[in-house]
Amino acid sequence: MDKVYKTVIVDDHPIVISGISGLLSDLETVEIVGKLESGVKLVDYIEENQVDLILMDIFLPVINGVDLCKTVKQKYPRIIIIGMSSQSERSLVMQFIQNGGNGYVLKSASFDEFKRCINKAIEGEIVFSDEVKTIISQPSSDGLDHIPSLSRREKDITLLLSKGKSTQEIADELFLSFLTVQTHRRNILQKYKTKNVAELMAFLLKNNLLS
Amino acid sequence: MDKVYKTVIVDDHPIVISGISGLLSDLETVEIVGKLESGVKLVDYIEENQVDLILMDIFLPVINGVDLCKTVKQKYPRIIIIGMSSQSERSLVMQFIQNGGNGYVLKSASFDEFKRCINKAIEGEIVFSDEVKTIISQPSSDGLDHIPSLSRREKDITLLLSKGKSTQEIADELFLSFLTVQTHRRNILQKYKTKNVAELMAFLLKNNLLS
DNA sequence: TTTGTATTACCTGATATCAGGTAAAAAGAG
DNA sequence: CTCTTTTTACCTGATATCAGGTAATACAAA
Repeated sequence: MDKVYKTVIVDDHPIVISGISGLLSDLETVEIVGKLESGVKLVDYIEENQVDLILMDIFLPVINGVDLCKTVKQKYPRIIIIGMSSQSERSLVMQFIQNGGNGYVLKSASFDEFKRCINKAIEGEIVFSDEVKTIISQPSSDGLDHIPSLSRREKDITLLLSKGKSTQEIADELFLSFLTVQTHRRNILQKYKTKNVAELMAFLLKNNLLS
Repeated sequence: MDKVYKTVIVDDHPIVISGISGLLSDLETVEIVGKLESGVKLVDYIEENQVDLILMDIFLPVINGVDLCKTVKQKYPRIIIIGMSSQSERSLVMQFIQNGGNGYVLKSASFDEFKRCINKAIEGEIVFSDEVKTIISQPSSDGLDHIPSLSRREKDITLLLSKGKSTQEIADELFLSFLTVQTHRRNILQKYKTKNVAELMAFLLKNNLLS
C-alpha cells in the first residue's frame, strides 16, 4: 500500500531543483530518482527508467511544459505530472490540465502547500495550489478555455509583428503578397479573440506563445 | 580579514529561498540572517538589522527589483546587492547595475557559478553569471542602454493599450481628449524607439514594465 | 524662482489596420 | 485517396494609427 513513488524533477534552474529536493526529502512516499534540466532529457530518461511522478517547470527552454506533458502522457498515461511556474495565466493552467496534467502549483506556494499537493496528486486527485485556485476560479476574461496554437506561418508573422514590422514589410520579408499577410493577421487576431496587435502581443507574451 | 557577511535572501518563492540557503551554507564567508519574500519586508528589515549582502529576485510583487535596489543603495550604499532572475533582457541587467547593483546572476546558473559570483562580489567586483555575460556583451539591439521609465499617465495608457483599447476608447475611459491620448501614445513610442504598439507591447512585457 | 518634466490639447495628411467577404492551391492526416 | 487544415491570394470600405508640427497649464525639483 505504501508505495514509494519514483520521482523526477524537471527544471532549468539548479537552485529550484535543490529547493524541491529538500522539500521532498521530508516525504516518505516519494523518492527522487532524477533531476533534469530539460524536456529532451526527460523524454530520454523515462524511456529507460521507471518513473511514477514528475514535477516539471512549465517554462522550459526548447520544449514548453504543456507540450512536454502531452508527449509524456501519450506514451505513459499512468505517470502523474504536476506543473509548476512562477506566475501563471488561467488559460495556461487550463491547457496544462487538458493535456493530461494532474496538478499545477505556483512556485510561490509554501512548503506545506507543496507537500499537500503532491500527496493529493498521488492519491489520484487533480490538485492546485491556493493561488492557482484563485486564478482558475474566476471566470475566463478572454473567453478562451483552451489556447489555440499557431501554425508555422502564423508564428513567423507574429514574430515579425513583435518586432514592429508592418504588413508590407512582413510581406516583403517572407516573399508573400501583402494581401496574404493581411489574411494571416486577421486569422491570428480571430484565433485569440483579440481586437488588435497590441492586445495580441500582450496575450501571446503572457502565455509564452512567442519567442 | 575573514569577515562573515550577514546575508539576506529576498524571493517570493519559498523553494528558491530554500535552494539558495542550501547553497550558501557551503560558504564560510556568508551567514544567512534573513529570508524575506517581499521588498517591503526587506526595507523594514535593514532598518533594524545589520546587513552586508543581499541576494534578490528582480521580479517581485509590488516593488520590482530595480527600484528596490535603488532605494536600498541610496540609504545603505555599502550593502552589496546581487540580482537574480529566470530569464533576462540586456537592458534590465544594465538598469539594475546602473541603480547600484553589484552583480546579476541567472537562476539557471550552476551552483559553482553562483558561489563564484557571490565570492567575487564580496571582494568588491561587479559580477555576472556566464549567461548574463553573453547577454550584455552583445551590442544592444534596441539602442537603449538605460530604460526610460513611464510616467503615471503613460502607464495608465499602456495598460489600456495592452487590453486592446483604441485611442478613442482610452480617451473616454480616462476622460481625456482623443488628441491628448494621441500625444501620449506618440511620446511612449518615441521613448522606447518603437515603431508601433505591437513592438511597444513586446518591449514592455519583455522588460516587465507592464502590469 | 527658474528650469524641466508632465499633462493637457489642437491640426493635418499619409499610411496602416481591421472587418466583411470569397476562393484556389498545397500540404498533411487518416 | 479523401478530408481537413494551412497557406496562399484578391477586393472594398470604414476606421485607426503614425509622424510632423505647436503650445498652454501644472507641478516638482534645483
